[in-house]
Amino acid sequence: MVQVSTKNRNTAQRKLILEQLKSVKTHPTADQIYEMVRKRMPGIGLATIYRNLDHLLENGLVIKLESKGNKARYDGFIDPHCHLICKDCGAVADIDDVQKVTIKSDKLECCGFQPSYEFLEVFGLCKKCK
Amino acid sequence: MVQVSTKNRNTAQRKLILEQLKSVKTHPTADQIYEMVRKRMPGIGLATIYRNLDHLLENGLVIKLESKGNKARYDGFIDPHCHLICKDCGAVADIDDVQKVTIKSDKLECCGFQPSYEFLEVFGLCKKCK
DNA sequence: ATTGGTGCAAATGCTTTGCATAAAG
DNA sequence: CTTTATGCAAAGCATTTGCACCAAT
Repeated sequence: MVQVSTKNRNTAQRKLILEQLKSVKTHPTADQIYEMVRKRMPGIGLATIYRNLDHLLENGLVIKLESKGNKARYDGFIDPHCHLICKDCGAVADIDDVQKVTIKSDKLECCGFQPSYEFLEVFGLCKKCK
Repeated sequence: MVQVSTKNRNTAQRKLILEQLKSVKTHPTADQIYEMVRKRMPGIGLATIYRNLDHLLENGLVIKLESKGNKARYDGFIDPHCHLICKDCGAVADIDDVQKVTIKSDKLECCGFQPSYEFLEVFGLCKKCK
């Protein structure tokens, strides 16, 4: 259930941030988004990037990946999908067939835990680093 | 393959930190470990906790959980196991039957990604928060 | 007119580092 | 003795916040 805030002003900054994030297939960090956006709106502040990413996150318009103690990464592609994150090089790959993803484990069922498959992050080694 | 450093001095601090971490079944943060250890060695510094946790991590004696942008948590139970982390309350549960855990997905195979099942972290909702 | 948003700079909070001293080998 | 480890304080770094001004509705 996506809760959309009523206090929502469509500022040029917010529109541009979302637009830029949606225009790339990578998973940029806040400061990478800052650099992207700065090219089109030089006066923008980094705090505005953070505040808007938070806002977009709350409204379900972006996904936030907070993995392994590094900088958070953002994803403008919000159809449920999983991420494969390489422990070595940090590369992030998408798995789009979420509905076909399952985790099998006895303990998982017996302790009544409900996994969020939609946003599963699997760490491991990518083809290059294997 | 666990690489054990040759430059390894068995200081009282290091022994105590590992001992305390192994004595609990929780997944304490660095400052929680600091508080635990301080009771037995009041003069110890927080930096020593961090340096030793890093050292122990490199030597494969502890596991580090760096989840969802919060403080890192440490685990003295190093037999391969997975973690179920509640998105709402932050509770961490262990799954011990790692060898029986599998993730099924077409994309996973076709892109040649090798998941690290041993340290898989699954986010979702625990029984209470469901 | 309101009130939410912006830019800036300062503050925060976790973690790391530099340095002089202490202790392990 | 040599080299790693410690404790302290200071620095780093990503992110958040306070505040005065600006702009969307």
